[in-house]
Amino acid sequence: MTIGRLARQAGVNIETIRYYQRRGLLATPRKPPQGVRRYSGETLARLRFIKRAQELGFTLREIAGLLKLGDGSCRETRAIAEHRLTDIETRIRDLQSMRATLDKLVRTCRAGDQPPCPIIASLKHDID
Amino acid sequence: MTIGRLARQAGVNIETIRYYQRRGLLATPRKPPQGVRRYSGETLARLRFIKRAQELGFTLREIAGLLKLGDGSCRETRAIAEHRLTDIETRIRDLQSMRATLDKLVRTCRAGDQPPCPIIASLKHDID
DNA sequence: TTTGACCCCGTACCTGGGTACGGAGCTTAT
DNA sequence: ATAAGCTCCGTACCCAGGTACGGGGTCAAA
Repeated sequence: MTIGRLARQAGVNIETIRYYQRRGLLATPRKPPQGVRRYSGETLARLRFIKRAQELGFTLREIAGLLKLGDGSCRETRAIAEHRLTDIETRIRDLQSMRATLDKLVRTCRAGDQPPCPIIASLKHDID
Repeated sequence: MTIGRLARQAGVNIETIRYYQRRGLLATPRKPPQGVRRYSGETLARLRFIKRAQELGFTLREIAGLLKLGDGSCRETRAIAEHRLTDIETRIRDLQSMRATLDKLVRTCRAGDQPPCPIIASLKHDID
């Protein structure tokens, strides 16, 4: 299939496919002297793999690693996933802490609803 | 004080201060014909305000809004904070869902520890 | 065979939050 | 008064993950 059809099938932009080729996530098939490049269903599967990995939070760099490893090395694949998991857990904790503070401030603000705003006050005076 | 001293006091890079000036978060004091710009403690307080707001997850655009509102409008300030809170909650939920999936995959992988890797298999076959 | 849709390729641009560089002018301590 | 160190200013670059543009080649259906 052509790149346009591949893009539609995968639900990505044509430019994204070219970008992945530049990033080394997808091979660029040979272009016949007369004609355009053709893509196989395998490339489509690879694109879907990339999308699902992105939904799990993997970066393109990590996804390139996963693709290169393939079915071969469970251990190395798991190491990548564990690293991603650790990072996600850190981000969750950071966000939860922000949420707790923000939630408290918003509640206090709603209770008073008049200057001086506790949100502003907190940002001005919080201990460093 | 000079920009270098201000940067050291606030714990930010000089270039960051200039960047904030370009973004409209900080005013650029007039430069005397002979000499360099001088900054007041008020600018330092503003910088610290920005840093604390960043720690709560606010974007620079939002922080510019908070600074413009000042103590004036509790309601508008709260609207910004509520928006940030909603966004943070969404991100937490997304990350928690990623964590759940990843954690299950990593555990399954650890249990088997041989190809075909369940992580790779999952990325290949997940329903769209 | 023509016309409209599609592909190719290089390059530039986008968001967000900065960082780096380099030459010229200014200040400060000795 | 001179050297070291600072400031100023414009511009370019960084990360990630793309998106956009424009001129030329190609393909497919009427």
